[in-house]
Amino acid sequence: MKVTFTLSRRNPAEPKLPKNYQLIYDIVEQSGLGRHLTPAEIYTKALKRRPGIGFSTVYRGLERLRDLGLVSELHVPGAEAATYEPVGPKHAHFRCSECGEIEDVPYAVPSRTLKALALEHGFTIDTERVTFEGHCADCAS
Amino acid sequence: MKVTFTLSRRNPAEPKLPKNYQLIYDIVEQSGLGRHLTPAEIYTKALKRRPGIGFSTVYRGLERLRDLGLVSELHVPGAEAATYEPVGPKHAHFRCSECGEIEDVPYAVPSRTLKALALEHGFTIDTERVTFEGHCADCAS
DNA sequence: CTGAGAGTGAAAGTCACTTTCACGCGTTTC
DNA sequence: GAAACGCGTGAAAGTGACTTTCACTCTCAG
Repeated sequence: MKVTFTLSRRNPAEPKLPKNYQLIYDIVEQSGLGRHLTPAEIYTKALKRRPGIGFSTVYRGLERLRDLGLVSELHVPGAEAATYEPVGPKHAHFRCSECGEIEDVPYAVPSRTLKALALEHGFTIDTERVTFEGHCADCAS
Repeated sequence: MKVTFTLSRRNPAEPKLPKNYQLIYDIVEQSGLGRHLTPAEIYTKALKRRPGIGFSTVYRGLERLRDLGLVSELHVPGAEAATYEPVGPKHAHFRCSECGEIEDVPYAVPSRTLKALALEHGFTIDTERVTFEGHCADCAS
């Protein structure tokens, strides 16, 4: 499946992303919302499209894309590695402690609450992370 | 400072915790609510009280205490190691991205919300984790 | 006392991730 | 076009948290 890159359209001020980084971005985007890929999985997919690509390039690419805000990095306790997903609306994550599957959950701390907490404690909040753990529908049965 | 162990009072059915595990429990308890110790820090403190104690014993002890629900384990993205704190009321954590300091924040997802999410998605929620990141009062100035 | 099982410490292993470094490729500058 | 430059690249070694292994020791019920 051939996919045209939409990077320059998204951010015209940043037209030149190295092609390997575009490839990585492409892979994460194609995974779709709700999918969570580890660097190893992304590397495997990248290898198929560009044989010879190095592991370090994938790590570097993910780091860069994360800093640019083009992909989201997700650390979940219990999962052995970080996972990456396309950027999307703020949401929480649910991890099944039995099968390890990670699911998106539509929940975010109310911004009013965030403001109140920040004010009360004197800090500024840049990001919020909400993770639930339990048993998914499949494993519960 | 000599401290009497309160273990057996807390859980009379589990009167026999190995003394090294009691030591570790003691250290975490004494750190107080709001403190967050890494295994390395706990090991250092343990060494002073019981020279010769091994690293693996500390890890094993923390694991055991965590499973028994006597201490809380906390993984924070960005922090290099896990941290441990005494059990206490549910709360969220704030981590300063500049100095790495971790602070307790009195916030919990409303239980009604939890129930609603669980029902809607068909999973059961055992634990919830909320982490904020930003700049603490000291670093912001 | 005695034997089984739990606890212990040292050391080696594992694994995600980071760093280093020499090379290459494209871009810019005469 | 040719030389100079710099970012991107891949291989490989390094790092550090945690885990596993294993032989030894301690504890305690019988």
